[in-house]
Amino acid sequence: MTTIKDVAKKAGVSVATVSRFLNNSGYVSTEAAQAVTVAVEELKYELNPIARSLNTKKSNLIGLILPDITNPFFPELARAVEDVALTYGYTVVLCNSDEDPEKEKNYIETLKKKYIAGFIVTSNQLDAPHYANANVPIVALDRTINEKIPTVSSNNKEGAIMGTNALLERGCKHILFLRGPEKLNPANDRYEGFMEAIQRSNVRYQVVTCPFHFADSQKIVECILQENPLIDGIFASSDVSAAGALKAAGTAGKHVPDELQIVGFDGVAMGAMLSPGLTTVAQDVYKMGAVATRVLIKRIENKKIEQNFYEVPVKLVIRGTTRSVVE
Amino acid sequence: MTTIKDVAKKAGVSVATVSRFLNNSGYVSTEAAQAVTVAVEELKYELNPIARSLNTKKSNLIGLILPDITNPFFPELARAVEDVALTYGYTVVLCNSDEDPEKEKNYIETLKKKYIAGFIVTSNQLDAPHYANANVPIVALDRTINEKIPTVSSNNKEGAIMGTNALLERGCKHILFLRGPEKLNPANDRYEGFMEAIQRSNVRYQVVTCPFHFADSQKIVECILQENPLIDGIFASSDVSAAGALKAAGTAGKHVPDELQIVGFDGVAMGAMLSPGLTTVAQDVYKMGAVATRVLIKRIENKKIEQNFYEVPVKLVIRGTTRSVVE
DNA sequence: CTGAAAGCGCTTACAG
DNA sequence: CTGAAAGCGCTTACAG
Repeated sequence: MTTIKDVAKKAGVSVATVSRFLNNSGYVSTEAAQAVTVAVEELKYELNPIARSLNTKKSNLIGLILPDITNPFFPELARAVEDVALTYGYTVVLCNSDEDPEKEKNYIETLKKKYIAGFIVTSNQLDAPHYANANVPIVALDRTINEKIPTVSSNNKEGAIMGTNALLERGCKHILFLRGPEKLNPANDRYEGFMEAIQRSNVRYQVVTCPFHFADSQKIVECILQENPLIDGIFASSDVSAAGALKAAGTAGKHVPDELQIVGFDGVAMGAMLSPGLTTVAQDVYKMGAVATRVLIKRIENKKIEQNFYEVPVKLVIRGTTRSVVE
Repeated sequence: MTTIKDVAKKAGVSVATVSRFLNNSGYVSTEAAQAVTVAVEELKYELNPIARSLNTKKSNLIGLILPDITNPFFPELARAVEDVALTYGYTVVLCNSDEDPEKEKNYIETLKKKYIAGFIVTSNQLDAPHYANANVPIVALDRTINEKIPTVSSNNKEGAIMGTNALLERGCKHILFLRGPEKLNPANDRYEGFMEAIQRSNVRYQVVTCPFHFADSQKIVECILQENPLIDGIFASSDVSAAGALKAAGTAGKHVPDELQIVGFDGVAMGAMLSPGLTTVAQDVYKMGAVATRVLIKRIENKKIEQNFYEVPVKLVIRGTTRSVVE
């Protein structure tokens, strides 16, 4: 392994000069710079990041803390984070927290020992004070930890209004809203949006809380459909729930979209694979991840960030679980 | 930050002794050990892994190189890797390669500079010699790099035989096999299995190569179904392709499973969400990841590993795209 | 069984 | 503009 010492010797300067040149810190004469450049080139020298970290107490590792990469929402997020991290020379450490504050804390602690540069955190159970005091740059997704920590999320409320209106415009007269877990911020925002839109109409509706879980959603919807044959529209707070609803419609013998229209939320790839294809309010998950990462890197590099709250717009994707708009 | 020096001072011994004790290397008297234990406890000392790495040229980072975490096959794999890595005190760095050998090399090089402990590699375009010479522990998934590098994969051929037989036993008389990309080892193994099973029967069949891509598969199957109305069974080499086939069956007006039966391969969660639920040859992806990680850690820790090839059994999951067995 | 010392490969005041 | 030197927090021969 060739070290900074080798470079210094070859260039005929001191290691301090080489270091200064490499880090673009302090003055280096043109000749010295030239000599170092040549030496680096010839020796194919590459700086040892570990040795650097030990001094600077910084690394180029970014921790991505999420509940479970297995949840279809997260892979794309992770992908975005990694893509932009790579662009800026950072590497990402994957941390599945299972929403367990202990696991989160553990990760934060172990990674801080490695001088992690910062964290992107997606979680709903997160131990807010712990993060607030972590003393390391953080960006939160979908949940505000405090005013000082930048947050990026979808405009969930807007999206829910769009989704509700989609059903309304298509003639639904009795809408079932599948509300997500009440401790999830985004789920609550979606609920708010639904309520706002539905109450502006004079359409009947009912709300049931339902986990973001396929089989559970299916069961719940099956029951409700049996009790309420009049339901002709379902707005699910997630695509997975919507998939459960669609399956339930099948077993209940309700034709989709003729007798029952369904709208999901998320925009996960699976939606297109269903039959009929799932109409959904699609989040731009990739963009969320990308924005979060850029903001984090700005914080890491002590650059000013314009705002502390970033909202990524959501988009209605019309597929086969809804009919055409009623004029 | 409390350092080993602080501990040494408090315990009244030298840093060398503390280090020896902490690493369980070399002799340490019972008294010294006792004193160090107390000091560590009182100071809440935690070893600095970066400083250690600089000396030992080792870290507890594991690199997970995969084509794209967004592909539904990989999140579960990543999850497994992270779970067992955590158990053994390792942390995982996520690397999306897009099957690009350059990106792979880059990751290997940058992570080696960080003294990465080892790699788990899933890729099909991988630059075999580069890996073979990487001079760092590696475990490969689904592809043999060379005899010295341990490999774990599903028993794809067996699985394909099972899948084919499932269709045969259920009375299919004309089977379409959706073969995967020819440069993918697992896809070829599945093809082999199909051929072996189908040729033992006297059933008609045809094979078409088809990417592991939903919309493409749908299109291809739509065409073929039109040309060959006699096809009454489809065995797809992946669940995504199977989903495409199922969709195609819908647009072609073929009832599944009455007129057309479909079997997929992979066992991805999405399969259960389709209507009807997808019958499939399920891989135990989590197990593959777990096995790979354990083997890697053994290699890292210079423990003997029993074998260089691990095959994880596959399992037939019967759902709604197939009928009951013909007696 | 133990400690002084060198070394891992860098960065950073400091003096010049 | 530059270099000698101390230091980041550990590990590891080596001598005792």
